[in-house]
Amino acid sequence: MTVKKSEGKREQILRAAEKVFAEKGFQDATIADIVGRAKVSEATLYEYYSSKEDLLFRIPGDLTSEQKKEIEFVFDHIRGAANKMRAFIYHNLWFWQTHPDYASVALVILKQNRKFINTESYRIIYDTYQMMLPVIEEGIESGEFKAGTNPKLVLSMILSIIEYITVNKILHGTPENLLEYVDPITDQILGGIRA
Amino acid sequence: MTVKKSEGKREQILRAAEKVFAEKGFQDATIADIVGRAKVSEATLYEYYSSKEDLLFRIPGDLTSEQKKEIEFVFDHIRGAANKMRAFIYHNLWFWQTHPDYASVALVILKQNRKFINTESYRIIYDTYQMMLPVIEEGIESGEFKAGTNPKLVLSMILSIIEYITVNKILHGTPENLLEYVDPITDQILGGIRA
Amino acid sequence: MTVKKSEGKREQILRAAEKVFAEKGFQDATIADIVGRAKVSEATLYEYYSSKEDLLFRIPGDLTSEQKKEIEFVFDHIRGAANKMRAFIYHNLWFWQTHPDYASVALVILKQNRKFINTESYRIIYDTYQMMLPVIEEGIESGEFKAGTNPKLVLSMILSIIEYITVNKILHGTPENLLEYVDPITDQILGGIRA
Amino acid sequence: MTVKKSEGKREQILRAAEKVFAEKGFQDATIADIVGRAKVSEATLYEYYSSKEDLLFRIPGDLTSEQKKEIEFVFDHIRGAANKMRAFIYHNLWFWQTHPDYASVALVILKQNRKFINTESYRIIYDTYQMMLPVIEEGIESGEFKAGTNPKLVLSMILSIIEYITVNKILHGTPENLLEYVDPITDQILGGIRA
DNA sequence: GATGAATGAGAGTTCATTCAT
DNA sequence: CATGAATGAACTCTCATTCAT
Repeated sequence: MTVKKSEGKREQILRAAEKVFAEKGFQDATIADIVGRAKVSEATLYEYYSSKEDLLFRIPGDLTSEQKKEIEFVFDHIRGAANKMRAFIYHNLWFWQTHPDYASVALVILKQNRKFINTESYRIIYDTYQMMLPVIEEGIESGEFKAGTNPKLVLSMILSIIEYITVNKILHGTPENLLEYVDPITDQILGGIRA
Repeated sequence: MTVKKSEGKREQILRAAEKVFAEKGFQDATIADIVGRAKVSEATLYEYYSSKEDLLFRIPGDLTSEQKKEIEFVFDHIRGAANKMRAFIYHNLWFWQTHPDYASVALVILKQNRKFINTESYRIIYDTYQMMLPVIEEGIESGEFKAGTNPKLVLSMILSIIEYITVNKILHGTPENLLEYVDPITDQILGGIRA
Repeated sequence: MTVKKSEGKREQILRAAEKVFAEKGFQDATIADIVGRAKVSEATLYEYYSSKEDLLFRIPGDLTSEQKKEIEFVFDHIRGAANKMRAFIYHNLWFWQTHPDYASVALVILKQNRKFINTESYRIIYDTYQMMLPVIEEGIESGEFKAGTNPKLVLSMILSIIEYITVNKILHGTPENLLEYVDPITDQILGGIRA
Repeated sequence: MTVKKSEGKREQILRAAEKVFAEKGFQDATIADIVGRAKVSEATLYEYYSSKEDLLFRIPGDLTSEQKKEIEFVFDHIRGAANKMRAFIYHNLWFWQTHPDYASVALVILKQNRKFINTESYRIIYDTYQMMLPVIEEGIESGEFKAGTNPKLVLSMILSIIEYITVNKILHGTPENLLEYVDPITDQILGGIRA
């Protein structure tokens, strides 16, 4: 597997873009800002990325599949739907908390970009989230969760509250530790569905 | 009741802006787009609004205080914390569903505008949402809800799932009826807190 | 002699324009500024004056011929070229000092307007200044001034220093009394030409 | 000696701006006029200068300190206050005559720009002019000039007449040779102060 | 005579992108 | 492989002027 050009420089540009997009938003971030932070020339940036939007869409990169693998790993090693749900919530909050720039880009910028929905990255993220659905279904089958539970709605509620508190932290700059929410959220969700 | 200039034209411009902002986002929307839709000249737009951002911030306008009054009215005429919560969820989903352009502007554009947070409109919206807190607290006191319930978290979960499904509908253009979610959401939330 | 429209309003607009032009310069002054100060509508302004430039050129108005008459009167009642010169310098400094807005307009704005040179007002001002020339010539003939004195240069020096200190006062906002310069200037000029 | 970007182009733009400002004045000159004359694009102009006003303020550039050095050189090599004064007048008239566009910009546009007063260029010009003061004072002390001579007034008269005839030539486009005024002006000034 | 309302025409400025070296 | 330099295309906003009433 050969790679052209310097992968170091490619990564350097991507990390600079992530930072700048996170700080200023997509439109207010300029190519000049990004190359300034990446210490390369504007022309060089265009050697690696075909456009500003291309750069944006490549930010999720390998993180998405890594996250998918991690969730898969966790689900493989934990028993019980409720436990898996708690782990899922934990993992997501931990992930956003430890990747604040990426969180800004993913949850604020990419979230509302209609073109992003057609990218591979989006599909992987989507698939990752969908992995919760069979977990909930199995919980229902096993009797751990109430019959009548709507798995999609429960997943939506989990994802929405995770996003909500993450974005709130980003936008308002509060210093709170998101992991403190793991148990309250999990318990509240479970409270509504536990058999 | 005297009005300066043509209130009709003022409103016409505002509705055009709402539509265009909803379709393209704030940055991608141009003044040319807005005046094209409003059938006025660019200069005329600036007779009524001092800048593109001014136009954006005036979109919530009276809707916010109307919404607040409606929620107050509802809370005054309904007994029981759980019933009030269901009505709150209903009212909000109904409101976003019947004002889809405003929903786009409010939930996608204004949501992440740091300057908007300092406007009167934001304060009213914030106050409206906060009206749920005493309802939950009273529910706890009356024994209708479990002791140990965290009112703020419950409110966050309500607001987050409402936003989540509204924004999803907007961004993915799905034709679903948001009101179908009123009972599932309410029941799921209540399930976690009902005594 | 009939006049159309209200002469009061015409004058009101002109005085407002003089003030605004003096404060902001021609380009930075807006019609909105002027009608705001004059308490009339923009359309009304255009009933009286055909354009912003027309308004500017009409500011000198009757002041120029009044000034001419006053200089003529002074020259008729004073004997001696040196005395007339001192009176001329006095009168000009006094005039600019007592008409600071007009001074700004005339010496800063109109001075450098190539079109103004072709107006009647400019001709009257020019004629007024030229009235000093025969005075100097008579001074030479009568032996009061040195033979070989260049009347035009002397007049230029008089006018230039008057303008110079007037404009300096205007631009730098110094509170000095221009009349204190009458004797020093006159004596310095005379020193170079007195026989 | 390294230079960023093409100094040739930077100078080319500056000379075009000088010409256009001289011909039309600051406000009537457009960026389009300037780039048209400089044969570069508007965007290129903004690569070199941050704004139209920046461009204006950079026109004096090195000329001001060169002029100062030249006056210093002249004062160092000429003996006698009267001789120095004549040289000062000569040098200034020669300078404006040989730099007519700069004269327009400096004496008509920059002269009345309040912000320009706070620039380094203004300070240098001011200092250059102030160099005449000690010359006059020394003339008084040595007995070459009359006791009681007011150095500041004399300098004002020198500067004012130089400006006056220079600006008159610029605005009226007369073809006269300004150097013909050196002796008449010097003699007239000296006439009023020579002991 | 007076004006509220509307606008055409243009201004200065920005920035993602490209090309010659 | 890297980049300095250049720009086309757009943007928001301004304002003198006009017209219908």
